[in-house]
Amino acid sequence: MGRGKIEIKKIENNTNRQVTFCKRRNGLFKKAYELSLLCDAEVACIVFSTRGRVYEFANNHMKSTIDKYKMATSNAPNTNSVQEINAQFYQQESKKLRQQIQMRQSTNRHLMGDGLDSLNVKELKQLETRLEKAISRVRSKKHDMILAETESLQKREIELEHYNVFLRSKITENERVQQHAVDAAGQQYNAIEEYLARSALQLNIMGSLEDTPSAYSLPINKSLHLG
Amino acid sequence: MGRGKIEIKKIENNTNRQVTFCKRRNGLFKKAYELSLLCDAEVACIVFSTRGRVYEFANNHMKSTIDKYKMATSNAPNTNSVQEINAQFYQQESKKLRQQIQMRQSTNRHLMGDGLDSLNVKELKQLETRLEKAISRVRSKKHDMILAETESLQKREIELEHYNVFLRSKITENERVQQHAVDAAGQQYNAIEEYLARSALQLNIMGSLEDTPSAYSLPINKSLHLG
DNA sequence: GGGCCTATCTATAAATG
DNA sequence: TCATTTATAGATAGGCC
Repeated sequence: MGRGKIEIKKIENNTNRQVTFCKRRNGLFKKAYELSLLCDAEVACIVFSTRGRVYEFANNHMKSTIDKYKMATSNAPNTNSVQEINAQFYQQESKKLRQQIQMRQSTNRHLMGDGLDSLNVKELKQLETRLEKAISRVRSKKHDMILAETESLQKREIELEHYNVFLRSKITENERVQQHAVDAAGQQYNAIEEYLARSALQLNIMGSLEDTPSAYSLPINKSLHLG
Repeated sequence: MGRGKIEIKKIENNTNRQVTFCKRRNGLFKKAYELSLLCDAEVACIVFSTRGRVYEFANNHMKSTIDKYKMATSNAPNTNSVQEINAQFYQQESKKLRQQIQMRQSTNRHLMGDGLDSLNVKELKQLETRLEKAISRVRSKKHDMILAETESLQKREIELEHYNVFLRSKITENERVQQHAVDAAGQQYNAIEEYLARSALQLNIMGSLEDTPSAYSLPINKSLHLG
């Protein structure tokens, strides 16, 4: 049917193929519709184009027809979909997990000293023993940590004391050096004063004295970081 | 196409409908095949006859085409099957529950005095406080229960002592009654002996003495039940 | 504009009553 | 089977993103 006879093989011309696809698809769906109506049949067609677009016909709902098809073709128990199996699995999992939580919650409450009414004296004694054990561990751990912290603080204290001693010795030395410089300056001043009454030399000497302490600051900082 | 034009409506004649169904079904599948080949398309058709028999065409595998169709049409969220939604729901639920368990487990371990390395001194102090609180509650509860038990035992002790006193008084009375009886019997014996040397009268008197204590057993049992 | 899809027209092949 | 209806090849134009 058509202007000429065609061979049933893939149409290479893109445009032609596209047009034929559109026409024949409509033709197919029309035939499907007629079949369903004339013969009181349930018909469903699914068509994917080359580019993956989907077209469909179903005189009934596609989903129900597919389900019916699956029912009809699978007497085997694989009718259950992967999703259904998943749902069942996770549903059971949730149930178990909830039970676990219930148990843990109960234990937890007992360990927190709540909900004790359901326990008898023997169970209360066991719980007490457990809590004593726990508290002793916690205390031991706390003790260790505080001890470690104390030790660390003591170490730091000793370091700081050493540093203190060092600083004091530096100050003493500085004062000594400063005294020397002042003395020397005084002597120089007296000597030079007679020759250069308007000179600013004394200022330069004061500047060099101020720089001197910074030579010690580096080792001092290092010692602090170790502490 | 045929000897005459037909209206597209259900063919009422059973045989005609059957024949047309067969012909048009084959025609549909042929068209589907040609479409798939000519246009390089993926085509699937499902046909159910009135009597529920299934016929199908698929140039590819029917299952994969259906899956692909479901994938393609499930951009809309309502396409997800109930099972799929369930699966997702329970999957998330399980995940959450597992996290909860993880947390509770951690808390639990801490309350049991395990896994303390991750805690700092402050947290350890809090934990200690919690445990102290818990243990004091447990001890209080235990104390209450032991106290209640002790009270109950003391009550029972008192009851038993009372019962004891009662029993002793009964025994004393019994002995007295018995003595009287024996005395009476002795006196009677002596008196009657002289008149009826072969009489069995003394045996009847002994029997009435044996029945006497049972009159007291009822109130005794009642007192026990109250205790 | 350009790619992609569909509609229309007509002669003819194909389906089918 | 086969006369006749129907589908559709081929060409082209229109609509949409």
